[in-house]
Amino acid sequence: MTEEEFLASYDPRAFPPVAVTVDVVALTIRDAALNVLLVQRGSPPYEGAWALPGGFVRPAEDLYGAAARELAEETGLTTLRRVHLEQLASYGAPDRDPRMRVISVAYMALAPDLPDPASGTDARAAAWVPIALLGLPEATHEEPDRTRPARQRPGTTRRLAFDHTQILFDGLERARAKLEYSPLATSFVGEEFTIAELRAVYETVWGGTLHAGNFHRKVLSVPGFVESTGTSTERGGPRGGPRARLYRPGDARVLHPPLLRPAHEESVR
Amino acid sequence: MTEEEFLASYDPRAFPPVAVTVDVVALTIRDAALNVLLVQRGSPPYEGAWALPGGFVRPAEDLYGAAARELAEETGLTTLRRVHLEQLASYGAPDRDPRMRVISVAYMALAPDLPDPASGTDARAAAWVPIALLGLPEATHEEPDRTRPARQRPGTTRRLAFDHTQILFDGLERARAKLEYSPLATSFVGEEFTIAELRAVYETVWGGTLHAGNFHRKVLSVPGFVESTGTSTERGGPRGGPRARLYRPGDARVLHPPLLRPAHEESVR
DNA sequence: TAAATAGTGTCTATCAGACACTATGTG
DNA sequence: CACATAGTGTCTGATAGACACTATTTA
Repeated sequence: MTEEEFLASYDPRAFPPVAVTVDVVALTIRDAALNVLLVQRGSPPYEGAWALPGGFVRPAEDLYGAAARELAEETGLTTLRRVHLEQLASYGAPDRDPRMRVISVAYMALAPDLPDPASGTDARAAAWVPIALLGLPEATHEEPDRTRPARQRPGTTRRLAFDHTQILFDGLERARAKLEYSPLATSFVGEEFTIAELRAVYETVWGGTLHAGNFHRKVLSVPGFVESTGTSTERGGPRGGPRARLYRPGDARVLHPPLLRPAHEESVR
Repeated sequence: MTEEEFLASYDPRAFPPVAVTVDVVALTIRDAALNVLLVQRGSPPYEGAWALPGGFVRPAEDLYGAAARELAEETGLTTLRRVHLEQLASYGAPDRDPRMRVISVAYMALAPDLPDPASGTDARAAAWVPIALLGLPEATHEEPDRTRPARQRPGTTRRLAFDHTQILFDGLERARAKLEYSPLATSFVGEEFTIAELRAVYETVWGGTLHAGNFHRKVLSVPGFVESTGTSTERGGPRGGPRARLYRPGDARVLHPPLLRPAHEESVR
């Protein structure tokens, strides 16, 4: 029997059962800190442990729809307008779930400051958690190495259920990278925003501070990044300063030229 | 019954069966053209149609391993050394496979010029196919929009089985983008290569021509991109010219600064 | 010899980042 | 008033790209 004959005769229904889930790395900025939406598991395995919100993909539901549904359920939002949701990666180590074979398709969500999640009437809790509390490895300025299975990668702690620490890490790195060449920073702020608010997003997600004057000029010089509303804030800053002009997201989907993260020469190799 | 109680009681084993497959977008350069590995289907659905190589993920096999196995089976290679293989994205529209619910985890492989695939003894054919023959949409200089299901995106033809045209398109765009900021171009050439060979990779994948002198200086100025072997080619070019120095891949995993594609201002929005 | 190519030198327009400064607001 | 911030001007070092040129090899 050749390999091909074997495959042709392979009946997927005869497989041991496989389940497909979606897990969502939902990020928002609260109190000048990057937060991730976590839920506390109410049943084994990992009972009591915190995990990313997620669940099984239902029949006749596509992957994006499943992620959007899970996110809406946990945040209590009925509409996900102004929430950016994109596929991140899939995770399928054979033993990542002790119950059975589970392949998880992870999504990343970026949202403006949302209310506390409605933890509902059942035992599970849900909360926005500052990522600094999770003790993740530092930002690498590199994309995740997706050539090898996740569990063989170094530097990962395991504080969340399943392999969710790894998924969260990958989501954070994706968010940090996408701020460079996409206008996604506007997903973290309101419908109208000042350049200083946008700068605060970059500083929070990347860590560190950016030069206010240069950032201002740079943002306005990228075609289609932001678009003036013609209005200004009602008041100046809480500690003084002129009133700032307000902007809306522009129509660019890619930033040219990009806003590159400050020097990271040493982290390159 | 609340949503949460419903979920908690949900037994995944009671689901309609779900299958998980891997599909591989394997790219190589042959005769100065970008080629993709395709197989001709020998059984319904889409019998006789061309498709990406792929198959079901087996028990106790991780996703990367499944992709590597499928690639090795189709190329007839026992070792995948010098082949770059990374996860691309997952595709799960409910009706993407008429037989049953199938979620596919796609991988992208980049390889130096490989021999013709061993199409084996059975009915299926396998071949390297120049992508220019497939009539795909033009390069967009944008990353694929992963926020929405694939089939809602415009500009996709449907020449391959299932949604494989979309997967191929996404793989091509990933490859084009990664040449900018990663040293993956070296995956397309031999263990030792000249700068001109590397330039040919960029020109083939991106389309168009690059300035030879500036490209040469730029490549050598990126730390860790290439590393001199100290040797040169045995002969000059077929139509004259001095012998070229030979290089190996360096130890950089990210290119700083990146090699950006020539001006694409108009395609930004 | 003629032609092609590897590799280097040089000039210029552009840009990122540092620094400075003014205007406008708060307490 | 003291101080903070929005927004702009300006300078400098680095760089991408255009162009030119030399050296080397093949037919």
